[in-house]
Amino acid sequence: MAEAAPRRHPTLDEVAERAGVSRSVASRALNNAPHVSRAKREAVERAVRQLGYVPNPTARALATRQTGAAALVVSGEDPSIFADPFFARVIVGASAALDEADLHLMLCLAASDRGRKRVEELMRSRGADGVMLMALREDDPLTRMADEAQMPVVFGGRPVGSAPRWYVDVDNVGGAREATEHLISLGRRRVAVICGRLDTEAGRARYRGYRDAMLGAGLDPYPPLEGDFTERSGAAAMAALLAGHPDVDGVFAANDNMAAGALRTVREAGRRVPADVAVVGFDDLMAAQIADPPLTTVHQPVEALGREMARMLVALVNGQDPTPLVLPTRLAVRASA
Amino acid sequence: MAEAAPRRHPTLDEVAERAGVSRSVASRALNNAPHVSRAKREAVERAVRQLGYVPNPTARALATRQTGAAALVVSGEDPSIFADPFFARVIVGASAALDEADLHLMLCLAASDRGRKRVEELMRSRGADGVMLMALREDDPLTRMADEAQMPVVFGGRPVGSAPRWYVDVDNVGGAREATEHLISLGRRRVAVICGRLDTEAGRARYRGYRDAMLGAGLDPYPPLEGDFTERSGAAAMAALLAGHPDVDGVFAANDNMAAGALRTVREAGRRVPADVAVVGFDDLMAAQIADPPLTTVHQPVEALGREMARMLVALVNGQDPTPLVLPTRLAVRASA
DNA sequence: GCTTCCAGTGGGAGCGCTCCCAAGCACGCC
DNA sequence: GGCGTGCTTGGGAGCGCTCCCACTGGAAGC
Repeated sequence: MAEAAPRRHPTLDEVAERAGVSRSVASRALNNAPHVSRAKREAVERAVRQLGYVPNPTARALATRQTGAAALVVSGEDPSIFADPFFARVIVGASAALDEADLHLMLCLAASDRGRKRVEELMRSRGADGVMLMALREDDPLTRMADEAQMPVVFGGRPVGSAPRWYVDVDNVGGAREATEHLISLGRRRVAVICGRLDTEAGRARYRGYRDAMLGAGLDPYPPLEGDFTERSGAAAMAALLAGHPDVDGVFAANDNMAAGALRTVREAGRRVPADVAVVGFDDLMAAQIADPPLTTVHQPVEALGREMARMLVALVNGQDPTPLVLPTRLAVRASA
Repeated sequence: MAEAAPRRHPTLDEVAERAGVSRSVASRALNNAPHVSRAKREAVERAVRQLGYVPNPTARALATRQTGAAALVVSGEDPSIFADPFFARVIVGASAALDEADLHLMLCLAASDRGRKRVEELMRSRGADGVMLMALREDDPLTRMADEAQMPVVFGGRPVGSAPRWYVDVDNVGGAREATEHLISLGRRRVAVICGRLDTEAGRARYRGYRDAMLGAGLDPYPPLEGDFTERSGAAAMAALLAGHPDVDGVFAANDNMAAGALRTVREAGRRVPADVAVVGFDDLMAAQIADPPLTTVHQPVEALGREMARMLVALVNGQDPTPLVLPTRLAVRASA
């Protein structure tokens, strides 16, 4: 039984011809649509197999006006912030959820002007069925583009200031509050804070949480000491802190990288963690476990964030109207506090 | 001057009509093709602006038989291996290079059978213009799919055993050799190795490099002690090593995560790094700098790997025939050795 | 003055699929 | 026995773009 020669690219018409049916019937059979007799359905399946037919997604997209792809856009001047494992985990979650809906994942790193222009084009041209937007800053041009997008947009984390129609976020305020309360419950009274960038909503919200906890315990919050989420900036901030407030006995850092930097500075200054200074971070990515001592930190459900963004987007693409989501955090207590 | 009402989605025909030209001319003007008079070109540009026209990429794709997208496929049972910052850096590099060629990046995490099936469909259906394949294991089903792909395929790292027609790799053997030689040059004579998974080419090649260096120096190589590239497996391997060979004075670990694990075990066993045991890693990602002490490690140009893969793919898509590439590594000497 | 040439132009045929619709046909019902 | 009724079926019109090709007229060549 000679299989048909693997011709370059059979079309649906050829399948139909071979199966002895019309293109319409072949199409219906392929899509498991009703109104196809058992016999013809099987004939089509046979022809598909013999010809090694694979539908052309582009043609299908043109006809259905659905691309079968969703885009994840990560904003940020410096593309290397993307190297943060945070995004990798988001992607893992989003990818899994999109797989379930048979959507492909397009990844756009909107770093340069060129990159942003391409994202804008994508959003205006229906080059995808929907977009997930992350890491927007204050006055990020992507915010405007999102308004004019010709497709559903889901935000990952709220942009500074405004809450968009659809978003998935992590409870930054609650997490920061819990972290700070943990330090206080350990008997620390001079608990300082190393903030993330205050032009991001996450940076602001985490400072708010810290502040709430301090005020709630009748303590004086320290003024925001701003880092940029890197290990280096955390180390620098900690050095400034030790210089200005030598009696500090607790530090809440707005992410693990900065906490790791703080750890290093404390160590180099000859003080012990947690005996002299207790440190709590935020994220609970790999860095927290590698750190010495292992970092007590606010665990945020990063893969879930990606997954829920994707699910929300799928819902929107299917014409539903999901509600925004704020995912809970929880404190992972380790040695540093 | 009333801007045209922002209709839902103007087509090229409407642009042509408004500009008073035929669709052909409008198309040519849009694509900067020749044979368009200056006047008509400007008329088209004006119409585009007034209508807010954006070309439909799907229609264009159907007509040109080019999707305008390239896929990066990452193989691996456990999707969380993708959380390794390694891939993030590859993506940064690839994304930048694809941007230059105006290609979009599709990301496929081929973890489940379902995911692999989707990748196969993508490759057989011309759902992308080309594919970059990474992290293949021995007998990885993706290898076969790649053979049958209807589009160019570039490998990132060679698959076990065979060298494909087009690939970009890092000089794993040379890097591992250099790392080991560094340890030997420090006077270490009992230099052990913690390998990566030996069902990956990188794992094997790095062991080969270690072995070469040892033999070259007239030393007995240790048998391969296999880890799986995780911090935990590195710690466990180091524990086994200390138990079986208490006199070991140098360790080459096939990646930084495992080296970090080894560091932890050595520290917990009350020995000093590098005084008692010197450790060298491989990768030079973030972990190497956070480690305590900072890790001497083989720096591999990860972003360049992604960039070169993408460039090679672009060349292939453009009908050229590029040659495989092996990128050099260099030793980053820090405190651990 | 008459070819020759070519930039400029628009008509029209696809690209490969979906989906609406009218037609065909075997039932079963009154 | 006439006439719905409902399942199958295939024709054909798109989806929005590219690109081949035939046609025009004015500049250049002899």
